[in-house]
Amino acid sequence: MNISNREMLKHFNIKYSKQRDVIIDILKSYRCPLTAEQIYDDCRAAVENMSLSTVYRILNTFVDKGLALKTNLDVENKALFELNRHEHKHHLLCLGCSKIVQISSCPLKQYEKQIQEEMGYQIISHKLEIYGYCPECSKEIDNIVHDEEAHS
Amino acid sequence: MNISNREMLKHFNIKYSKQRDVIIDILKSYRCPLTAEQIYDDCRAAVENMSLSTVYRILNTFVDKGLALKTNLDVENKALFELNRHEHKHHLLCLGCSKIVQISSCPLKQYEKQIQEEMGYQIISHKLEIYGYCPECSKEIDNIVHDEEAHS
DNA sequence: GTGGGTGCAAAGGGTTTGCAGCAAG
DNA sequence: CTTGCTGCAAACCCTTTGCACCCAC
Repeated sequence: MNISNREMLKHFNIKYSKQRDVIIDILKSYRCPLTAEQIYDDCRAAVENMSLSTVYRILNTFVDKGLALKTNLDVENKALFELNRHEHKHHLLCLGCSKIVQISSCPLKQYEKQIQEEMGYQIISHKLEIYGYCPECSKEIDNIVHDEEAHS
Repeated sequence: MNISNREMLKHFNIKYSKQRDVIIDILKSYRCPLTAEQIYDDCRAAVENMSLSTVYRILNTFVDKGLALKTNLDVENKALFELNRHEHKHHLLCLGCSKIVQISSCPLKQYEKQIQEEMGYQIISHKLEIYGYCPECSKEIDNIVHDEEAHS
């Protein structure tokens, strides 16, 4: 990502502002989707008096213009935002520590074709979330189980 | 589904009430997930003075006890509720008419195993939504396209 | 200078909660 | 009789909106 924020905004036909600049910086610096609140918190370190509604307005503009993506995951009832890196991907969510990880492999191309034929639908897209325990949390669970066995 | 609502409540360890009875009736009678509001509307036909908060409270109880399922789909920012019929399934959503259809086939067992091995995660569940146009809406879109061709 | 972006506060939509009264066992 | 469910209204959280002001071009 060597393009300047100004160029990026111009490319997506969005006017420049300091606030937009800062939000692009924040989105660039994270590898995972963020809530508006998290972005807002980071903003306030950079811009005095930045308002949460501005964050929402900017994020919505970015999503409309295709610069950012908005995701609603089942576990949180807040929207998550991230830079649109034009990758098809899915999310792997840890039920223990709530960590969200990207998965880039996708097993669904063939399945979409099948649904298309079976159901007569014209398939446009899909969304897949996978829930489980990350290696660290899996380990902790193992430890608890072993403790319980030792005490019984 | 030949079990009475009373038996069903007892089985899930939930006390009987007229309101709970009515909501089970409603959930039984629909084949697709419903919003609290839709359930509420149906309730009011059956119970005088039924309150929306009661609907939410009952639905949350049902979900906690395993009698019902709650789904948050990307398109609506409302929760959807349905009877827990103990089927593994996914949803196919029409981008034209917002119709939601169940799919019972699932292509992900093998994929989950793969993720488990590659990422070291212990996979518990997944959620898949497929977006597209139903046969009727696809047809309408075709018509519009043909109209445009005819006029050009 | 002008159009559009911003801060602030207030409103919006879905959902939850506190409390007094009521119903089920 | 007692427990806990209900109705109502108010609160809650996330998100959007109205308006006056200000900034980028």
